[in-house]
Amino acid sequence: MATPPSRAGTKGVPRARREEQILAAATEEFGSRGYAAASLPAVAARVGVTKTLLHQYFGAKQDLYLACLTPVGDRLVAVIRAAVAEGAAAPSAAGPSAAASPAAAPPAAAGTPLLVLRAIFTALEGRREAWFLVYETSLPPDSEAARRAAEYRAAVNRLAADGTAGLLAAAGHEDPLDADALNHVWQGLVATLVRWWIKHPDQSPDAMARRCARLFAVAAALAPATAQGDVSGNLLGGAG
Amino acid sequence: MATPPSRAGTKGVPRARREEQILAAATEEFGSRGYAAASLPAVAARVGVTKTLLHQYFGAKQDLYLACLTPVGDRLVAVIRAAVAEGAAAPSAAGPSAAASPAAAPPAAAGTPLLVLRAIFTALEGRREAWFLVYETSLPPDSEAARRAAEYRAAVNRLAADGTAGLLAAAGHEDPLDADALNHVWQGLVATLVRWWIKHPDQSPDAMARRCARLFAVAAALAPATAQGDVSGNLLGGAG
DNA sequence: GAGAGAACTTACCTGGAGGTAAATTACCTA
DNA sequence: TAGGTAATTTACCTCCAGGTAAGTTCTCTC
Repeated sequence: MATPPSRAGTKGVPRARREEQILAAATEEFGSRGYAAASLPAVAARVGVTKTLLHQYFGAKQDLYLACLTPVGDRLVAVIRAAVAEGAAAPSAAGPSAAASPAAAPPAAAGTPLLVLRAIFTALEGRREAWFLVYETSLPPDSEAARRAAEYRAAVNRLAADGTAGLLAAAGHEDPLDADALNHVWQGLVATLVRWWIKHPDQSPDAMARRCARLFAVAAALAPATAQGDVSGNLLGGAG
Repeated sequence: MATPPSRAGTKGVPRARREEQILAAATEEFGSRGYAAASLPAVAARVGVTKTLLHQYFGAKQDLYLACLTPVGDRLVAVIRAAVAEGAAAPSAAGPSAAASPAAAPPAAAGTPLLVLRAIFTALEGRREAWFLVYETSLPPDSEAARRAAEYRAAVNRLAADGTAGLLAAAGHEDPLDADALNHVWQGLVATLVRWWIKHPDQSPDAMARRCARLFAVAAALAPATAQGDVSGNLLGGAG
């Protein structure tokens, strides 16, 4: 017992498996705490390993982040793209003749948002925090990770822009800032729903999708009463 | 020139004024970067002062955060409460007889959300990032700051819960999880709008409020077509 | 059963952030 | 014009995260 027994040496876990574990733990850590606040020692502790191993397998913190981001971003963009395509193929399965829809822009069907949400929830199941990797803002500005994240965001933006622009056009609005804001709101809504979902781990992707449909219906019941065209001026003017 | 001239000594700025400057800079830093990622040296640099001064005036990082949070939280809660009261006093100024509203819960009027948004934008003007101080999640768990932030959130929650619960009740839903989710979505929507607003500094609070009214109208035009009661099952089933 | 290579750690260095004690300078007043 | 006080800095400490070099142990094969 003169020499304190060193804990070094392999533990029988092959590299590929370890990398998966590390990626999973890091994705959760990055997604929940954000890039800046996430710490490699914490990730290592989750896996039951030393931070040195992370560096040997993935390089610097940025590189590990990129390794987490890539599969998630690819998956999400692909899945959203597919959902949008599906929505366009089957334009509003039930009740296509709504009240005020001049049908100016056929590409984005009415049911698409819910299809997209469902696709996102399904793709995210098991790694729900992963969504936030794409929308991380505290990445080192000149890093490859930041560039890739921006690319993914741009891709999602383009997909969403079609839908939101179509909506505005159908409603008779043309303000590009409105379009940008609506796009932003839509993506923020997704993030909010995912965040709620994380706080309710027992909810299945399907249950979430159904819940969203219900909430959409409630919003629909609310909206007509409150905001019709320029009624807004009336309501808002009341406060001086 | 043997002794390098020390830059110490007063600069003629009275303490009260300095404290205001520090509070403003810290609020912006905390709000935009988050508690964990925000750094005191960065705040000090903004003000043109040393971090030591921050410590002498406000104590530790947590204390400085609390000093930033308190006025903002008080203001926001008060302003939101007032807007809700105003909305309840004048239930839907124009068009009170909407389509499907059984008028079961009179407290929350239809125009209230926009009134609340307008109040928030107005209160936030000049310190837009301040909103996020209340919703910061990376605060040290056992700190006074975390406790106060949680209290503010709870207060806003209670105010919003009335409205969202009323909406769900009016729509015939009773699921408490739905209510919680809708509440969460509403507060997330506010955060998203504020974030968009920050990226567009030229937009006045009034312009934002009007924009929100327009977007609500668009959402209203969308929603009926996509989510009517249990049409959801149809739309969602399409993907398998 | 002895290398060889894969899996892993200990020990170390660096930098930056939080935080404190003591000194330094400018302003105000008697 | 001297001294007290307010405003501010310099110098320092500690801790922790990122990152690297070199070693240590296991396992697999010939």
